[in-house]
Amino acid sequence: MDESPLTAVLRPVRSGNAFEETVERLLRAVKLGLVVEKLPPERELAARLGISRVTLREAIRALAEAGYLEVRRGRYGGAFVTYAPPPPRQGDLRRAVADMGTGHLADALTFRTAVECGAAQVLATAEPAGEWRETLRRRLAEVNSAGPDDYRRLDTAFHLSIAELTGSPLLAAACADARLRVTDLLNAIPVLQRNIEHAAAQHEAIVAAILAGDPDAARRAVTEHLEGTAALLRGFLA
Amino acid sequence: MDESPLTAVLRPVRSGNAFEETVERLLRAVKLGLVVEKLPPERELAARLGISRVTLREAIRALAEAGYLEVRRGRYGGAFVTYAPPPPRQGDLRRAVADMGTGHLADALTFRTAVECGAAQVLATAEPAGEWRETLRRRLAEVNSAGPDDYRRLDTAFHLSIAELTGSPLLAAACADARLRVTDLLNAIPVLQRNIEHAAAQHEAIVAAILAGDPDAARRAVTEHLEGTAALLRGFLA
DNA sequence: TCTCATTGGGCTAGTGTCAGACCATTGATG
DNA sequence: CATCAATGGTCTGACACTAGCCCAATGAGA
Repeated sequence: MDESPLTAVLRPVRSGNAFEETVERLLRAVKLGLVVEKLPPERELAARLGISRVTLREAIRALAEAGYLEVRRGRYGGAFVTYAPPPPRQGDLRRAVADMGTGHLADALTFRTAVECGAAQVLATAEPAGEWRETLRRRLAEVNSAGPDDYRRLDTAFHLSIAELTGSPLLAAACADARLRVTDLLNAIPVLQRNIEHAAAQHEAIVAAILAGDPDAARRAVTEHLEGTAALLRGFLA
Repeated sequence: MDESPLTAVLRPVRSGNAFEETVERLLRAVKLGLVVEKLPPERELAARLGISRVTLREAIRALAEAGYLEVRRGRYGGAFVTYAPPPPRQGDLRRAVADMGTGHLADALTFRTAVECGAAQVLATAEPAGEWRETLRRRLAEVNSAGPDDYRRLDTAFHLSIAELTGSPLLAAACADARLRVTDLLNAIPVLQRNIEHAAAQHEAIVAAILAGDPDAARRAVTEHLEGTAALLRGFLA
């Protein structure tokens, strides 16, 4: 165990290759279902991602060749999503875990617990002003009324909304990052009706605690929920 | 308020210029007192930061010209820190806040609260195995026995230790990032003996809750502590 | 059927960054 | 005093990335 705070500061400055990083981002946005129909125009997307259009186009081309996107020219054209999450098969999870390495798995789960609990706690102590309470209720209703097909997508939206609604872009980015790191794992386990119902009750508890302004209860509810997911993962790995 | 989770995913891929980012990192490592005597050798440091030696050298040269470092050649040479935190003056804080913008200030404080609370909570539920309990106690003792000169440095080390000891590099990096974002602000307010004593009691409470394995108490203790800092900032701004 | 705003496709010149090799300097040590 | 390991200083060729520009295709609407 490294105990020096220096290592956390003198860590890599850049995530690496801009092209690969872009591919990763776009792929995960697609797999998360955050991009349903088509990507924003290249010029706008490049600006949002802080890269040049050339680099973005390379990434899009790679994803098109891999079958995730279909690019059409002309007005009303764009990069259309051609991807439906395949039904998870036996062995997918082990492969996903092997891809990321067990050390990183624990890291990602710990990180996710910390930032999502932090976000829920912050939101629970936020001023009730604004419309965030309505938004939160709406997202909860959406995920709770979702069928197995839409479930992952709306579940993601719900979780990320909690962070977004705190109004802190940094926190939202951290939660998005945490979620992205476990996406492949979640996609590799089947969505069972039983689990959906179980999760729905926990989502209710989270929202109730946040709306009641009880940060401790919110923290516990999120912890319990994420612990359930982690247990599910461990179960499929056992 | 932006409610779409997409914005958190389609955010900039790279923090920007590698050179500027490196300057920022090194400068903050110095200001935090994490680098006391001299920087690691260029070759090692470049590897750690994931950049080329050329880029690193440009950053070091910039900091040397700004008076933060003094570079000496030959064996036993290196980039030596020549910087003592100047006593804060009236107006420094306002300037620091103006530099970062008030929106970013709220963002940074929220982010810091979330991740540090998350880290404390995680550590409170961690297995008591290993030596992390001893390390935590040691860091607490160090910061509590610190004089005004060493206080900021050891306080930083204490806070970052909590995240480090969770064993999650991602979480440690997030906490380090959060701390870095408020460093300039903290350095701009004077260190009063009263505040040190007040903070010491809160540090004790945080450690006690963590060692007792009580995540709720740990969360509350960290919240209270950080809220105290935020209040101090607001006080100096009023 | 024609127009044209919007979008992807492609090019170029210039800059940032890298990897690796080699040189220059220093000072502890024999 | 001579050695030499460790460290900063410098150079070069290559590649990644960018900004900006113009072209090509498309299809909704006049």
